[in-house]
Amino acid sequence: MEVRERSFVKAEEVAKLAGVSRSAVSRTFTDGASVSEVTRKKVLAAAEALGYHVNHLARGLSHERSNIVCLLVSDISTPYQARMIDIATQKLQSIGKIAMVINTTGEPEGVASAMRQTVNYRADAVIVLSGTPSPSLIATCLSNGQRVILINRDDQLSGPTNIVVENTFAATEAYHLLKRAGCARIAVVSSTAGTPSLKAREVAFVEAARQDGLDVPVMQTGPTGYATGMEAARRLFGRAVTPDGIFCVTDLLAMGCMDVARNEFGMSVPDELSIIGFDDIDQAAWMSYNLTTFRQPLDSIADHIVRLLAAETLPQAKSPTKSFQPIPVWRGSVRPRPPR
Amino acid sequence: MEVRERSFVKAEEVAKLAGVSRSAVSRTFTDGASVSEVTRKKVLAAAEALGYHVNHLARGLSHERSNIVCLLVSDISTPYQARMIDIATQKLQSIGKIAMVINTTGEPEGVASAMRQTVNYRADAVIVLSGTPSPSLIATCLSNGQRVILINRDDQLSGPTNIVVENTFAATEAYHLLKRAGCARIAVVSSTAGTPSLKAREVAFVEAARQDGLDVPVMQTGPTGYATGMEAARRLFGRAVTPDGIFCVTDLLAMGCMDVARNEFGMSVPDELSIIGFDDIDQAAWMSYNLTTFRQPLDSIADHIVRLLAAETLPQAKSPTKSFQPIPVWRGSVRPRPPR
DNA sequence: CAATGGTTTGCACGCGCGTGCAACATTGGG
DNA sequence: CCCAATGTTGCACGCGCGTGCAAACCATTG
Repeated sequence: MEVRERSFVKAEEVAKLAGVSRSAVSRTFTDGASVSEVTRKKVLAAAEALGYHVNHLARGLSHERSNIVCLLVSDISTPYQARMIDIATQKLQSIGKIAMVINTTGEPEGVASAMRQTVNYRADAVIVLSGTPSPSLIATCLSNGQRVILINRDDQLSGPTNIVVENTFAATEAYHLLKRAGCARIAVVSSTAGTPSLKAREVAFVEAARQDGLDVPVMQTGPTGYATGMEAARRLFGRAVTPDGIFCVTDLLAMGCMDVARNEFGMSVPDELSIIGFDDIDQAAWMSYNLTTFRQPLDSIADHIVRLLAAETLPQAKSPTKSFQPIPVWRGSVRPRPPR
Repeated sequence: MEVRERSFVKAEEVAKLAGVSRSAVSRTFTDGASVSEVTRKKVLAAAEALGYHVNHLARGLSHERSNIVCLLVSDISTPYQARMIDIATQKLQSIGKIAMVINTTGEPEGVASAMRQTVNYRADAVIVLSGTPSPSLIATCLSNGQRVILINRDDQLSGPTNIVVENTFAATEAYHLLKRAGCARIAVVSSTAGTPSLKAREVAFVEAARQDGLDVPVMQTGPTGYATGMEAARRLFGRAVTPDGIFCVTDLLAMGCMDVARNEFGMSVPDELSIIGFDDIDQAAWMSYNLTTFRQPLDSIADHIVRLLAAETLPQAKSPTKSFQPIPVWRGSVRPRPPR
């Protein structure tokens, strides 16, 4: 391969080497274009020799699709988010799209500037996994012909496509699970993050308990994570009456909670304490936790997204919000039967 | 904001609304261009009203920088990789770059096609976190003016920039740690993945033991992950003589190992068994594991990368490989003193 | 008022590519 | 041998934007 001086090879150079017009080169790399087999071979050979690669940026300039999809996400190192990105990137690639990941973590107004970036790069679609963009920003994206997909942002805006898991159903189910296990002193561990999805789980659980005539304390002492779960446990078990059943709105919270309950307060799970989490992250299946939880069907969700994006015409007429059923995963952190 | 019909706003429309030339609009959004304050205001107002956003794709077409950086990575949901992506995306954004994540997981020849995508999108740089691209592919990228940065791919190719942590040093250190703890029957748990970095840790540890006159068995029963660690422990503790010290080339392996040793074989850590991991993923600090391990200075690494990319002129004269020192993290999975 | 220097503006071109259109080559049938 | 039909090729234009260049404008000074 010829060594060139710090610059990408353009179609014109390939054309010159192959002894054809630039159009011929362009057509060779365009599906369904009319090129004879001989020139095609010549072009491919020349392209290979020069190390030519079609400039997708320039191609997207006239063609209305950039094949770029933006993922807006924060706390990427979180197991749940990481898994989401893993699946999303794979599925997107399988339909010829490519993922731009915009980390909305640190900076103030991170989501807003991220949304602007998506427009700057003419992304075909933007998938929001974290944060809540303002309606006006969403409107901008939509009016520019982008698809906007909100995942687990339960705000149910009418413009974009909403994808949610049925938190209310799952949280209600969780309550009855604990109740059937014979738990009498039940608590909820949530976070101060105020993510709509987590909030929904929290209030649904409390509501289910209330309807059952039980008043359930809610513990929220920090952001969504292991450390907050620890802190919650310390407060819960530092009281006079200690819980025998806990619903955590996130697996990470549950694990922090469980570790402190066991190691600092000598509780045994599930004999003295039943715990339920949410998300079914990898660690939930680890021996030390063996956590009963609810799995979000991320595969199905990703499949659905991909199907949405693959469809050329956007079916805006259809209901803009699609909901998925969380799958209960029975493990060992909930007592099988009530104690005698 | 005016509602438009599924298409991005272009500078010309802004110009018309603002009553200026398109150049004025362009200059308004270009740093260091000469525009009077009044036209600037007019343009900004019009842009705001129309929802105009500069097309970075078109901009990058003539300007030699696309500000796109590709991250090649597999197994994104792994804590280590996730953290790497988290930090990388943040730091890249802080210098005005944007990250394209290419998941090289599934598909055969994934790395090769990923490298090609990199060129297709005219990425300024490509950062390889997983897999080992062929030298010819790397050469293609380099000759196109892209920067290629290989992380922990210890192949030490001469073209691209190599970033490594000193695995040999750390593994040797790990051996002496176990030795000082009084461990006499030491084993290594590795994986069948054959990643250069992991292999380096493995052989360095074995070599350190050999020089100390100790023959150390190496267990590799599957890919790098928790389950493989479990399997390794089952085999190690199913033997007649069982280890009292284990070095795992990855935290995940260590955790699987520890869980099985404790729960299936009743070993107590660190009294009967000392374990050392590598990476210092979040979970290593969790109470259930409290794992002694080596932290990769991901922050420093990312800073270094960012500095490389920010420098306009690439200092190819300098040594193309930069190495970082892993930081020992002392926790509770290694016995503090040898038993009497 | 004229001359001068500095600032701002518009024009026009190029970035790399896809594609409509017309010219061209090829082939088969009459 | 001629004509039509089919297939292929090249030209030229446009995609949205940045920028060099020269014209136009403005303020300041002599």
